[in-house]
Amino acid sequence: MGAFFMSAKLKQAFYRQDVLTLAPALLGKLLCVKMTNGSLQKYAITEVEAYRGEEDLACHAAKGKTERTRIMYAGGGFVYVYLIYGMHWMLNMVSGEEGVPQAVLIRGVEGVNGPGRVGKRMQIDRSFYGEALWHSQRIWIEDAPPVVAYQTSPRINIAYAGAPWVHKQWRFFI
DNA sequence: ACACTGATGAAT
DNA sequence: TTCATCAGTGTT
Repeated sequence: MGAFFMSAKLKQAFYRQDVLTLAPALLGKLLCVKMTNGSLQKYAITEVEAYRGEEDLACHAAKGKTERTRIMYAGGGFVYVYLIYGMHWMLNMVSGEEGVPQAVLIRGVEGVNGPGRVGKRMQIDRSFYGEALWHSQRIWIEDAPPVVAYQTSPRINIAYAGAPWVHKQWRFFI
């Protein structure tokens, strides 16, 4: 076996890291989704945001465990999707240990900026809710060398959360 | 600056 | 069962 990088599906244990560790670790990794026509899309992740626990007032789980947020409590490795503004499907990866609601929002991939556009490009819809990333046949993430040079900023459009959450540098991008 | 769009959770 | 709100995008 040579020294070249073997493409491999990320395992459940990888997603079980704390969201503040996992979010930047997902930069550069390959988001892979099977299209309805059978083709496979692979895009490097370029922009993410971390949503961390019930105490984080910007996180949907701040309202507790509901039918919508229940998957965030299931432990890292599941897909969390939701429809926003009646139009755009947001793609998230659940992170952390079971019982601790956390998720990483995929805000951008190579050549596709904006979480709504990512959802559209990847044909994300309600049916992806709860998909297990480590063994799904239609959505997963493949490993790639870590990105060491990335930037951070406050999260986008969460002013309603107020301090200190609105100031957290929990947006990570290349 | 604003229309679009509908699921969601809180208030009635 | 009504109501305000929303982790956004495209057009004016």
